[in-house]
Amino acid sequence: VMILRSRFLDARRKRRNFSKQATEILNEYFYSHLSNPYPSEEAKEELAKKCSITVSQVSNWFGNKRIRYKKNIGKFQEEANLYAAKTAVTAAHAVAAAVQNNQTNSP
Amino acid sequence: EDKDAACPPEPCPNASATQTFDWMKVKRNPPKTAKVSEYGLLGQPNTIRTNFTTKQLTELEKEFHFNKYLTRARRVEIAATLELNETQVKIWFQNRRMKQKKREKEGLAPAAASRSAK
DNA sequence: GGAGCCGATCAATCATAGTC
DNA sequence: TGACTATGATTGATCGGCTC
Repeated sequence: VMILRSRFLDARRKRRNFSKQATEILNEYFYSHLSNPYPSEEAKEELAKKCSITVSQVSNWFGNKRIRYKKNIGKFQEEANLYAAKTAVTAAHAVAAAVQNNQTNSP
Repeated sequence: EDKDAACPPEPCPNASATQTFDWMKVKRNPPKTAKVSEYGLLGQPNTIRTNFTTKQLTELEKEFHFNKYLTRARRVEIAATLELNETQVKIWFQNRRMKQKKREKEGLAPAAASRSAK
């Protein structure tokens, strides 16, 4: 069991969670693009700026989010609905939202 | 439109509001780091991620600082010395180059911000 | 007709921060 | 306080695209 735990000097120590608003922004993007949550390089840069984090961190966040989401979709259902209600982006969803809006306002 | 409020029977996979998109179904093929070199007895493709030892990483790192790119000959040599596949050595160098690039990119951008301070 | 490279990504794991 | 979970980072290896 000479498995050298050389990892004890990893740089991944001392990590800090992103701010609440940063996570909010990332989640909004993720769930409003749930059909294809793969932001372009430009989109990542924009998100990075908004969140005050690096582009790599944005990439890490999406990478982790995608994997963990599909690993256990059920666990994220609540979160998904929360953000889905908060934002609608795709044309299809925009239309659907408009329809719902009309329904509530037409006798 | 999207309201399938009723579907009691059937374990319909289409849950509620969110559906299952293609990216959620993506599955990677297991690593082909097969060690079938010797005997085809077990022939188990070793479907697990290799853990490089400190010694191996140290040597690879040393070589990388000497040369960012490997020649075929050097690769064979290193692979033999470290008991790794040529592919593993090749991949390690590719990943190492990308890592280097990432570091340079992130190591300069933040510096620019503090430059205007003085 | 491939082989190696690049860029992005996956997937497993690590190590820590946050929660109870 | 010590588990237990959530989360950011690392990394060997894959996928698709490109060059030669």
